[in-house]
Amino acid sequence: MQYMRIVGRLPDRHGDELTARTRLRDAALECFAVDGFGVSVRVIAERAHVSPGLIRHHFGSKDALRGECDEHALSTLRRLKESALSAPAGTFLAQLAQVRDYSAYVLYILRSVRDGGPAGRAFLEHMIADAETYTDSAVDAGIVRPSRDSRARVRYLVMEGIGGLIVALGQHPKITMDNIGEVMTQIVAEVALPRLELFTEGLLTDRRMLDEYLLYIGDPPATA
Amino acid sequence: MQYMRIVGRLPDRHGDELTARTRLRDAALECFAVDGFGVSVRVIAERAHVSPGLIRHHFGSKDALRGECDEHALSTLRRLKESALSAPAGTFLAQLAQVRDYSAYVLYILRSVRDGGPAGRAFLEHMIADAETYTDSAVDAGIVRPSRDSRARVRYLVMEGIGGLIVALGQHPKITMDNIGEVMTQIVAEVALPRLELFTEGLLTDRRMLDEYLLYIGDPPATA
DNA sequence: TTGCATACTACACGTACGTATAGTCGTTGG
DNA sequence: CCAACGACTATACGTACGTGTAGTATGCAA
Repeated sequence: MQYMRIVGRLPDRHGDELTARTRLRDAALECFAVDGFGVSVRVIAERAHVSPGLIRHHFGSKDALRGECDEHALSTLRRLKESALSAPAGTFLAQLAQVRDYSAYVLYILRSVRDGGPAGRAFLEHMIADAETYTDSAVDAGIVRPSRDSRARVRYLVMEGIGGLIVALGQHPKITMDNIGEVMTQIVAEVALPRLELFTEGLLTDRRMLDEYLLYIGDPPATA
Repeated sequence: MQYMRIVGRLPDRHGDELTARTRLRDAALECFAVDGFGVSVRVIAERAHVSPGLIRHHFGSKDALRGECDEHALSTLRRLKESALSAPAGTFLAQLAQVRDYSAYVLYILRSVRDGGPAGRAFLEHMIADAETYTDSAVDAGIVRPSRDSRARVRYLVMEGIGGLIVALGQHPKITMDNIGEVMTQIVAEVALPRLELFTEGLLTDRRMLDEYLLYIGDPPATA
């Protein structure tokens, strides 16, 4: 393949959004998000309209490029959560996917969590910490019931919510940045009723199993 | 690498468990389960103590080998569920992982669901259908509350349960067939209290959100 | 005993990957 | 004006992969 050198541009426009380096990082983030981390550097370079060698020039290696994508996605997630009012993690990602500008980040984060490893853990911990403050204030406001172990509960809720999202997305034949919004909407719609039912009325008709378990483990860790 | 030809064996011991073909399939299943479907045929062959070419001879291609693993895992899952009393899908897999003979199958199934695609869908649908009969009888027995949409509920519960398991497993550094049992035990222990709490008491303090949603979608589909 | 099908290995082929290297072009500082 | 530097490309290198091919050994039927 032949690459057209773009002439006449300043080599280093730091304030600009169009440096080849940024384009490369954004292209990588999208490729990783949609095609997985096995995607080749040649495909990434092609999407950014540069030669594959430029990846090495700017980032040193494919792994380093992925590292920059991780950082960028995490800082973007942080920034978005600061500016927006908090919402439960899964719901938040689903909402975020509606905003076309952020589809790639949502997919990238879900991909990272799906594949496990340090990056996925970082995203998860961030979402859990975030949901924790949200849940705490909801408990204070009397909307959500207090838990015997609120940290364990929020971990459980986030991990199952994100996990369910990942599994549901994996069942859709071809997720792209164009259809991720509607697919997410559909998934959220499908779980809305069961989730609200479960959150409002529970699942079991009596307390026997819970009480037996509480007896079995001894006194629960406060916050009764 | 040099392979020792095993001489003096009958070429086709149909009743036997030690034909190279079966050994290859079992080795593939374990490799796929632990290392993912990207594992090379050379690694698989090495684990079965045969040459890589034998995979092509017996199965034709790597994809076909994976197909046989899918079939074998699904039929094994079916057989196990027939002989055992049913239990909710996630819990069932966690229990099954304790039995060392079946660790590979559990990992393989979770891996398939994680990676999406037809095989993962097949496993999922099987577990959902199974959980459905279990839930129905639990409702009849008065243990579980009826739902406004019991099919949607069981899909929701299975997909979130399996998804949560996948995400939790992904956070553990190195899952092998040796430690999968204890890791599963730990995960199940961590979610036990939050899950029982949620299933028994729900999460929300009042019915407002649910009632608003029911009003919003119009009459719920029977089974009120 | 001969001949053939089967199980199996050794080796080669083509491809795709990440990366390394050499070189070109354009800008900039002195 | 020129030397040095950074951005960028072209191309080559080494490796690992799935697969194809040729060949050998073995059991069995005729």
